[in-house]
Amino acid sequence: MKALDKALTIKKIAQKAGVGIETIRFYERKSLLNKPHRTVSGYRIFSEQDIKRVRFIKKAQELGFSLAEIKELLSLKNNAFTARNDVYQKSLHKIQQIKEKIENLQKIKNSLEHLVGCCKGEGRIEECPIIEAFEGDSTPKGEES
Amino acid sequence: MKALDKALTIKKIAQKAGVGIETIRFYERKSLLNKPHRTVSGYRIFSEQDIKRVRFIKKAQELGFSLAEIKELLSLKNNAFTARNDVYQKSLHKIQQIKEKIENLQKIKNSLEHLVGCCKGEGRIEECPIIEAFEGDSTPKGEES
DNA sequence: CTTGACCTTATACTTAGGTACAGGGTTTAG
DNA sequence: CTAAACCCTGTACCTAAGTATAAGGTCAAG
Repeated sequence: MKALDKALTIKKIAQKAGVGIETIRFYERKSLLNKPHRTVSGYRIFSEQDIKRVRFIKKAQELGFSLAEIKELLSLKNNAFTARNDVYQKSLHKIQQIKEKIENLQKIKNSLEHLVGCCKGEGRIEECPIIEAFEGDSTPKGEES
Repeated sequence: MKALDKALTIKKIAQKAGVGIETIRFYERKSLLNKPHRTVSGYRIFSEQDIKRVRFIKKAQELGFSLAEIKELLSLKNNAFTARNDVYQKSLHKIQQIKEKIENLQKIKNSLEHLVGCCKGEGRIEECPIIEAFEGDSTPKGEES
């Protein structure tokens, strides 16, 4: 009766999702994962969806979303049945945020590519301003002392 | 002799960069900012470049870079004079990382836009899988029990 | 029927990135 | 010449996101 061989136990989901066992339990505590089914003896049993969810969390984290934000992202989907308009507004907002992230990454990328050009001897290094990537973005006023 | 009025003291740089005073001192401790000049009495005096640098740090953080990574990004520029080839390799690597971030953000954005489409009544919500944004990305093998 | 690899909870520790005092010195307006 | 508004160092504290450990229960193999 080796039922656990087929079941997605905590170690297996952790491996498949590329995280540690403790991380899975931690996500459950933080309600980033639904409470998993349990065997009679109390072992957690996960689903394939859970694997996807953990992978999503890790990816989103790499993109600068906090666990709180990721929870929100995930709840956009979960609440969709009941709160359509709310989801709509929140989604638009998230989309805007993401667009800005993409634009800013593009700026850093551009200045790095410029830097690489300089390294290949195509210009003076002093003119490779990674720092200036966001120039003019949020300058309040009265700069240039 | 109100010399400090013109000088960029810690409070002023913090305000201009949109962070707290303690954050500036913290960045200095962590060598993310160069050691600033000091007045005779020990007050820190910053430069316009320092403002840009702090803003850069904050933006890069929002994009999912850790302070350690940001330090690296910044040092790409700083070391450029002495270690051209190293900078070149590291920059290429960073560019690759950033490209991946952009692609992943694009995926999340696409699935959110899909979700929004669903909210406008253009489809079934069950078919709006934010979680599936990265489907097929890093699936090891032998999935689909 | 025990051994080892798994699982459980609960609690404590760690690291990153700040944030907040405490105790004291400096500057400048009144 | 004193009070408010700054600045200093040093230390302690905080939250997020894990990571580790202790003390014990379960399961499958030999």
